[in-house]
Formats: sequence, structure tokens, C-alpha cells
Amino acid sequence: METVIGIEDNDDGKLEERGVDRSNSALFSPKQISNPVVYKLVRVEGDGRLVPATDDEVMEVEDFLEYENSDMRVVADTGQSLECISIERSSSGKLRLECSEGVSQLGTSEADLGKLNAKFQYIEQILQKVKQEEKLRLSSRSPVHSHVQIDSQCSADNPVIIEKVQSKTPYQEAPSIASSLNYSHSNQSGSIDQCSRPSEGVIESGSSASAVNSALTHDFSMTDGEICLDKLSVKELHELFKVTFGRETTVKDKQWLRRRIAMSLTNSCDVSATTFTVKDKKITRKCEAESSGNVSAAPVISVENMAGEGDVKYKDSCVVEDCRVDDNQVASETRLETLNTEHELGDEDQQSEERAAKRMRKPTKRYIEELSENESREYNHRSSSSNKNTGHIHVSPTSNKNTGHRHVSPTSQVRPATNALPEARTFVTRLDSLGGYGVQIPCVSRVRRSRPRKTITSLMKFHPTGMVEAAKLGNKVVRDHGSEADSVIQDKISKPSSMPVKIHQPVRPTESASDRMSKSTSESGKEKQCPVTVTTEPRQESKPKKTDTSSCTEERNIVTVPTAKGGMRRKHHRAWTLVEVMKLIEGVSRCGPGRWSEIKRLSFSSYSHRTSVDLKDKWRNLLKASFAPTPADEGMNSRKHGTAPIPEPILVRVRELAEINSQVPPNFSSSKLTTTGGTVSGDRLGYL
DNA sequence: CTTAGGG
DNA sequence: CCCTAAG
Repeated sequence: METVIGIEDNDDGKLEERGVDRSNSALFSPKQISNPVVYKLVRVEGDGRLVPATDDEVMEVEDFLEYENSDMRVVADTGQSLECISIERSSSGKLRLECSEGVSQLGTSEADLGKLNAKFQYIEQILQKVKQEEKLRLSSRSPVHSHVQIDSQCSADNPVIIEKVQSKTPYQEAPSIASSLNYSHSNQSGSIDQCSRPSEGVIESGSSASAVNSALTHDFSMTDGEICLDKLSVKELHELFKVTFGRETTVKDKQWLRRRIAMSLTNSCDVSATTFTVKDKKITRKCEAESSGNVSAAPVISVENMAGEGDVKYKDSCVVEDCRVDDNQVASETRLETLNTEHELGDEDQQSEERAAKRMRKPTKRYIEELSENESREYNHRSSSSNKNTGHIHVSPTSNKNTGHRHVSPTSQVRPATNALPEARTFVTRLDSLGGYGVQIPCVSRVRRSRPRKTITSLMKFHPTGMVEAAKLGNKVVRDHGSEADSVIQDKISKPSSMPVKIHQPVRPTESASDRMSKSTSESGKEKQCPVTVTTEPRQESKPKKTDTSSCTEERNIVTVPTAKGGMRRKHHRAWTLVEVMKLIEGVSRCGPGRWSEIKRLSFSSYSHRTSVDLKDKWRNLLKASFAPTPADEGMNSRKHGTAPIPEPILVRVRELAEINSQVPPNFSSSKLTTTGGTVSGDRLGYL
């Protein structure tokens, strides 16, 4: 349904094929061949061989593929048709293949109907064609010119692939062409050059096709404008299947086939009837009432939402159910959703559905972890929306985020060993929007006493295959969010070493190395996934709000400052919010200044950052601010633009407290007790 | 570890 | 904010 083939003939003699290619050539195991649709990324070598792409290459184009896929789905959905496909050989004998897509502008409201009608018309013709072919075969016993045979002929000699394209079918769909192409060069030894042998030209089988097309006989399982899939034979169903999905199927199960086709015809996964009525040249499905109920129950799959942009469509997922994606990380939640709506599926169907769901990406563990992290941190600030306890944001198939129940499978919530205590400093990933995509960038939350590390930026870089790198990262992370003792150990390790060069320790078997390693095994495991799944989540709505503990905005203010020792230290700047300041003041008024740890315990227990030292510093700044500038302004407007002016009352309060605290100790210490300020201090001594 | 102060 | 020294 959405195969895209873009072949470019590079000068270096390599045909780099980007896009999803069905290659079931001899390169793959027979088992795979039996399954006609095995998407695999290949590189076409200069000699025409198909070489399985290396992991790196896959990585390279992964995002592209994703994008391309969704793109193509849109193309298919909106009824756009492939208008031109040409295969020609360059002078060097290399294959050149060009596809151009006709863009049919269908009204958005009428898109679906037009699409369905188009499909219907096309299928109608195909059915007639198949029937005709069968007649021919019966009468003449000559080789049948079904698509299959045509393709096999291509494998023999001819570049017949174009046969279907050139048939007068008005709504030729790209997938069909693609499938033909692939079948053609798959049946031979995987060489494109053979297939595109130019001498023979287009095969004659077009004659039969045109004949069929000219003779429109309406006796084909279609009576009174009603297509009844139930009446079709397996072969006919196969044919339908092929024209619908652009690929063959070996499934003998008629019911399954009917379902498949019905799904495609109605653009919906939830197909409860295999009979379609044609009214006014429009396909309408029977039993719409019950289906509508289903649709509303599972908004993600609803047909009405399909008009969206390049997001992954469930319908298409169903279409490509046979696709084997190597990615084992299946969005089980989506699968569940799909299955929920597919009440009446047979076993095979269910399997297919599951595989279909594999098209959906499951958010990485990493990401889930990050989400949970944010969850635990901003737990108080989050509204108790339906997706609260789940990994809310990610899989957002459609743009309407509020409609779907994001049902996350239990496994998604399993948080591996890193139980982030509220106070623990753990790493989080921050979400950046890069080119319209939300990108996860792992970052480390505040680290105290972190030793100068030379390559902080290496945290941002990921080498897909670098296991060592991953291990390093893991260690780094562990070190960063490790327990306090851990960091202390780090200090002890790195401090005495007067060597100017600080090597990061991961490989070095230090005293606690094994400990760290054992701790970091899970971590590094997770880390390793980052490079693989650093992929983008389509829509990252709702970044954590900037309110109090906006971890997101906080994390991005990491600045690396060069230190004297040549290392870099991280410097976070988290602007103190008003709430924090008020809490601080309250804490000071309650516990008195200087008892910062207690204040932190009392008022800042919910904030993982803001150590007692921070409180102290902030208080110092507050004092400075409250006294220094001009008593009138209190630094309101005299401050620079960036810093939010501290409200007057707060500063007043600070001054009061400061006054007290400056007065009280001398009052007591200076044992002279002249009682001048005694009354005042007595009033406000309550906090002590 | 906590506090205080310098940078 | 970070770092360090002193309890």
C-alpha cells in the first residue's frame, strides 16, 4: 500500500535505494520468500546485486523511512494515483526508475468518498479482468495472463512490469506497481538488470487486459450494485487482495481475505461486514450502525481521523500486516487498542493484527523513564487527566490528543531498577523540538560535586554501534545520578590524582568500579537504547509547564564553565520562582536563617534541587536585593530586563526577617542589653 | 553532613 | 551557582 521506491543512479555506480522495498529475492531465506512482503532495506550495488543494508545504513535512513512511509500513506489515502512510472536504462546500463505521483486534489470532505469510489471502480475492473482471464484460460488453455504469470514472465525475460501500469485502469495505485516491480526482480536472482532488459519491450499480455477493460461485464459477484465478497472464490479474492494491497497473498482463508479487502475498501480496521452496497456510485458498507459504535469506542482507529497528516495510520498498519519489522519494540498499547476493536477476529487475523501493530513505534524505555521522572517530579502540578499515569505524550497517532485513551500496557510502566527517589538526582531527558519533531536529548539533572569532566558533550552524542561509548555513557550517567556516596567516591578518586588529565573512569577498574558497573548494568542497557531509538516522536505536546519545578526549562540552562583545572563544570541556572522564594521566606521565618537544611526539609522537600546551600545563597541574594539598591524601589525596576522583579511585599518581608536576625543575635550576644531594640526583637522572636 | 563565606 | 573551609 505504501511502498516507495526511489532509485537513484549515483555516479559511483551504486544504486542507492532509499525507501521500503519488498525484496524477496534469493538473498533471503525461503521462509521469507514464502511471505511476499518482507520489507527490508537494501542497497543496490553497481552490478545490480541487492545487498542487505548494514545496520548503519538502516540507522541512517531510519527516520527518513519513517517519514517516507507516513508520507506515502497520506498519498495513498487521499486517492492520489501514480501517473507515470518509467524504467529506462542509462547509458551505463544501470537501471533508472522514476516515479511521479499525480496529485489529485480531492476535496477534504469528499476525499474519503472519492477514494472509495475510485477503489471501487478499480476493483470492479479488476474483477472483470480476472474473470475474463479465467474464461480465456478455460477456453484456450493458453498460459494465463494473470498478474502472477506476467510477473513470472518478467522474470524470464521481459520487463513486463509495466503491463499493469499501462492498462487503462484509471486508478492505478502505486503499491501495485511497486509490487509488480518487486515481484519481477525477485523471481529472478535478484538482479534488476536482468529484469529491466530493454529489448523485449512491453509484453503482449496487455491485450488481454485491454480486452477485459473494454468488455465491461457486470456479472461478477456484483449484483445490483452490490459487491459481495462472500461470493468470490479464493482466487478472485486473491486478485482483489492484490489490487487492493499491491501484493500477493498466500492466505487461503477466504474470510481473512474478505476481511482484508473489506478493510481496505472501507478504510477501516473495523469491518464487520463483507458486503458492500453501491449506491449512487458510492460504496457504502453494510451494518454501519455497529461499526460506528466501534469507531467511537476506539477513536484512534476511527476512519474520520484518518485525514490527518503524516501520522501513522492504523488502517495502514493493518494493510501491511505482513511486514516484518525488525524492531521488536512494538507499541503494545496500540496493539491492544487495535485488538479491542477487532472483536471478531480469527486467530490468523489476530496474528496479523498484531503484526500490523508493529508498525507503531513503542516509545523507548528511556523515554518512558523520562516521563515517569517528570511524573514523579511534577506530580503535584499535573492535572489528573486520563493519561496521567501512563506515558502520556508519546504515541500520539493523531493530532487530537484528547480523544484517545492512551492505553499503555503494563510493561511500559515498569521502571527498571532506578527508582528515582524524589530527592535522588537522576538523569532525565529533555525534549527539544528540532525541526518539528520532539527530540529526546538526555541530560543530567543537577549534580552536586561533580568532578570536572572533559566531555560533557559526549553525553549528547550517540554512536549507534559504539558499545564502548554506550558503556561510558552508562557509567557517566550512573555517576551523575548515583548516590551521594558514589559521587563522594568519585571525588576521592579524582581529587588525589594530581594528574592534570582526568580520564573518565569507566574502563579503569577502580575501587568502586565493579560496584558502579553492577549498578550501571541496567543503566547502560537503557543507555544503549538511546542511539537506536533517539528517533523522534511526532508530536511532543505539553512540555512540562514552566511553573515551579519545570525540569525541562531548568535542564536546558546547563552551561559548562571552564574551570581552573582545565575541566569543565556544569552550571545550572534555575531561576527561582516566586513560589520558591516565598517558601524560602516562610522557612526562614519559621526556622530562622542558618538552619538551611531544616528549611529545606520543611519547605523544599518536594524539590529535588535546591540544596540547603542553594537556599542559603538565595537568601543571601534576597537580603542583598532587599537592602542594597534603593529602599524605595527594592530593585523592582532597577533590575535588568531578564530578572523578574521581586515583588515588594516579599522584599519587605525579607527585610523584616533580616532586621530581626541582624538584631537578635547582637541583642543577645551583646550582653549589655540596653533594651533599645529589645521590644522589637521580642515581638518577632517567635520564630525562634 | 551542615553552615558560612568567597568567587 | 559553584567551591571550599570549618564545625
